[in-house]
Amino acid sequence: MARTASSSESFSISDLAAEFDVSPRTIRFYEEKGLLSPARTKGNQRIYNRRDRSRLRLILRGRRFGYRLEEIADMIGLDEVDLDEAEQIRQSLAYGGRKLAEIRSRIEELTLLEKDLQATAAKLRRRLEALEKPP
Amino acid sequence: MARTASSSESFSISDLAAEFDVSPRTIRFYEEKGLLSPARTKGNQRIYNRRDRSRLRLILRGRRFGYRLEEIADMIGLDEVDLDEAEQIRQSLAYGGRKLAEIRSRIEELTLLEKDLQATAAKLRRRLEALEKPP
DNA sequence: CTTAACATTGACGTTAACGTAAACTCTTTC
DNA sequence: GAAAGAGTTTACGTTAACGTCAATGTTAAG
Repeated sequence: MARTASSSESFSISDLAAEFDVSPRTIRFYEEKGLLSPARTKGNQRIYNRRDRSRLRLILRGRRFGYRLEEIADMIGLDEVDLDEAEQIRQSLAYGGRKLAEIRSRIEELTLLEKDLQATAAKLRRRLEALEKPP
Repeated sequence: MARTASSSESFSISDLAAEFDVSPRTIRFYEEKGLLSPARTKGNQRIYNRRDRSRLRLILRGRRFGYRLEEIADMIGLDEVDLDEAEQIRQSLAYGGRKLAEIRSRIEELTLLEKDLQATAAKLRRRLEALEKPP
């Protein structure tokens, strides 16, 4: 509803808050932690572009899987700013590679969790049948 | 190392702590929250059987995906103890069904996260190449 | 039976990730 | 241009999920 002009290019904090169903405070908090750094208007208000927006999406996605913000920061390749750029990129690549492996193993584990729950459900259904048949 | 007799049947708290790489405190904490309820020895020490053990595994699995303990409790169908058993089972089944859907969508999301990271990695690699070729 | 290693309860401490409130400034709308 | 509605910073509060003693009891090994 805000920032009507160029609305496909830039977003206010409450635009993003509404879109991703988080509070503005949450978004500011991510900035405090160095995960976002949006531009500012003359009046010092935050304006987010599409890159900021997809970074936020990535952060929230990571969070949903129990990653801590610090890990997410590493994943998207922040800090290590004191290295030369090539070395910094190599570090990020290495980190990303490890995280990719981790994510794949998480997918496997989720599949196991799914099976656990299915087994539990099956047991419950059998128990329920047993309860309903006799009476 | 402990509980040498019948070691394939029962486990001490530190057995499980070692096996799953968590602290005994963590396991006791889960019990405080009603997620576990192991038997006790005459001397009041906890003894866990295989069911307790796999429940712990389920708890830890859920935790790894950012589920809160309370949600996990719901998933494995605790509380609602004041309902008759059939209704309790139906509730658990309903809850489990919702969780299953959620888990499947999480698997999809993880796949998206995986792609995000792969795209990031690809970008970084291109950047690295550009840095290494010219000089 | 004694000692070392392990366990128990209770209580207080810690950390991450925000929530909330206050005091103020922009921006938008009428 | 004046009020209403967003946004800003600062600072303190909150909650989940444990960590960390401390004081005391239990079990296994020699």
